[in-house]
Amino acid sequence: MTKNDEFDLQDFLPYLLNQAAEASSLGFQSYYKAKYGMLQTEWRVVFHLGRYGEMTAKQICQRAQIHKTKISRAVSALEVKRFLTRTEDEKDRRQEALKLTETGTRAYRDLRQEASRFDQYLARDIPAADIDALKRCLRQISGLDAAKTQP
Amino acid sequence: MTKNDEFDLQDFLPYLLNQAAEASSLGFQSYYKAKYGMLQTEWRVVFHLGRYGEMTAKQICQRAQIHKTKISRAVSALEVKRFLTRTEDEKDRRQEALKLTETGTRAYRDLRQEASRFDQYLARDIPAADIDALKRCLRQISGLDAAKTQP
DNA sequence: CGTTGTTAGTTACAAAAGCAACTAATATTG
DNA sequence: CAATATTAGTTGCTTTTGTAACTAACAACG
Repeated sequence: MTKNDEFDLQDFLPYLLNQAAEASSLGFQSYYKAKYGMLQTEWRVVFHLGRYGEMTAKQICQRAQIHKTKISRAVSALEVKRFLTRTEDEKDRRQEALKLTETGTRAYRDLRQEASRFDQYLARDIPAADIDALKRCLRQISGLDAAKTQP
Repeated sequence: MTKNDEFDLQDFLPYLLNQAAEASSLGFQSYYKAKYGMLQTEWRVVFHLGRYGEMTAKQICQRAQIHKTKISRAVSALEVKRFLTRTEDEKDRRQEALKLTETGTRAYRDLRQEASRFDQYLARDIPAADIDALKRCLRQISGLDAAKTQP
């Protein structure tokens, strides 16, 4: 056996990432859950539509890297709650344009602001340089669909 | 509204953390799932027992910050698969000491090594200084049980 | 055109997570 | 020492996720 007897869970990136992700998600969840009864995927869909305007479900899937069934269910739920409307595309009737309603837009604006504040709160006593490094690393690790295979 | 119109999902820590956590977990899952048929919580329990020796379920809950029902189910599953044994405590018959079997220990050693390698792989082209900052940040963010409340 | 292949989105079913209520044992307190 | 409160761990039930199979529309190719 190689000499990694000292290797600890606290050093294992997937573990640390999960812990941090869970902690921070839990923290922000309270906003969209309590205020608008949304689930995480729903809030993300709202964010995408609010931030980038009208989109199809497929486009959100690609941008957010969320599976289409999750998106599908989130969209249905958001439609029921009147946060968005769907419009069938004239040229290609398979796809539908998703758009926030007035209510949806208001929720988006509110949540975006809460998100921004929460983000600053999370970073409150971490040096700015570290936060930069952190975000850079996270973006890189996220874009690793090739990671399923061996080094 | 404050001037944060440029605030993007890609800047939002909980989002980035989730994406990175998901990507990296998926990557490592293949090892313990394919080789030992374990779920994430099961692998974590194994890791704790292998790393820190005999423990009770409660102790694992606290160390790993995993809910007791999840641990309970993972322990049952691991017992069925003969990766660990339970021994009722003589002095306090509510709690039971969990201990890896021979098989469990072998699996632990193997997975620990895979984990160490996977960890290096994840960090493969990120500067060491950034990785340090990353891990420091993650540990700090994780320890924020107070984050549920407002800034 | 019609047959085959793709694509957007949905649905059905199975696995897993979350939560609350429960059991059994120990601690506390009057 | 009896009544009450706590603690370790489990179980049952509901919500959420993952996977695969499905529908409907379009594309391509003979």
